[in-house]
Amino acid sequence: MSIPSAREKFRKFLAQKGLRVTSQRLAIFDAAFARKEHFTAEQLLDYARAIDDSVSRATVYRTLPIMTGSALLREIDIGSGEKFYMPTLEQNTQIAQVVCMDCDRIFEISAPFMEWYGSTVSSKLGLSPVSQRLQVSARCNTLRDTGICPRRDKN
Amino acid sequence: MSIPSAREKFRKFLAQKGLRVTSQRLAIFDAAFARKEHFTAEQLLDYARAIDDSVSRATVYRTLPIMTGSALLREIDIGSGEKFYMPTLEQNTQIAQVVCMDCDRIFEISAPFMEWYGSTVSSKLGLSPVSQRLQVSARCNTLRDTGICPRRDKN
DNA sequence: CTGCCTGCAAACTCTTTGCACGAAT
DNA sequence: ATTCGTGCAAAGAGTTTGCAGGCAG
Repeated sequence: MSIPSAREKFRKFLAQKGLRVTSQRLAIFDAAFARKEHFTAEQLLDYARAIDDSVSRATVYRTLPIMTGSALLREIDIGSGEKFYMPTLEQNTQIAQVVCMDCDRIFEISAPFMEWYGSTVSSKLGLSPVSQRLQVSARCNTLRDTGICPRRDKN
Repeated sequence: MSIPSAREKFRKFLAQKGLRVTSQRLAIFDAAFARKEHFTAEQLLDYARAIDDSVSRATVYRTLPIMTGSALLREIDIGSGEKFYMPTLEQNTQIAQVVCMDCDRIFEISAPFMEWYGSTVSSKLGLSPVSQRLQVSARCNTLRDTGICPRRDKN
């Protein structure tokens, strides 16, 4: 399992930062890393409470920036009011999102040219790129043709 | 001036859609098209009230989707809580944003390859692209080197 | 023990909505 | 005369924060 070792990693990470290792933080971390799809803060609260029901909404919101700030979690804003999160499983920072407007699913695609692009346009403006995000909104062909989205409710 | 003719265009646009031409809608439109930089809904309310002080926040929020839905205005979400708007001055839909994290300014850059990219990755997933957004977050070199951002407070 | 971390609930920000009045067609 | 559009204020959604008590170090 990857969870126990990742948990140890998180424990060390907290100690290293001078942050306390609490049962709530561990539960939130475990909950996040057990997920294979994107999730919201509210969903993370549910998942974490299933592990440790003392976890509160406030602690989830206070723990999320700790995890995103150190790249344990990636934050994805598709402009829908709420933010999505996902465990960082690879080191590739050049990832684009394709958001299906029909099934609301977020697909992640490697986009290696983004880094080059960011540097190119930023330097023209006298700026240094920090991060790039590329998002494609799209509609499902199968749903359009058959009325059924093959991915709907799969998760 | 481009405002009077654009205003006529908006008047016709409303009539065409079966929407009523009200003083508030015209004030909001004029306010938006007098701007050269990006603005928020709240700023637009201020600008519109300077023209017609009967304009309310609710009407601004109800008018914005009318204008964005017909590409009179572009909506830009840089993931900062509030959305930004900008009059559509050109027909190019392939525009990327470079957001300066120091001066909070949004620069717009043509990104013609985005369309190709959207089609390529979408088709692999059985999806049809609807729109793309590419955003680069960057920091100001001059600010870093001299402590002064050359663009700060210019607007 | 010290003070960081917690849950709770209230506050906050941005946006949307129900309602009765008012104005465009 | 019809409706559609409006202002107001309240409601909503998502997130943040002040506080008093609790637990990690």
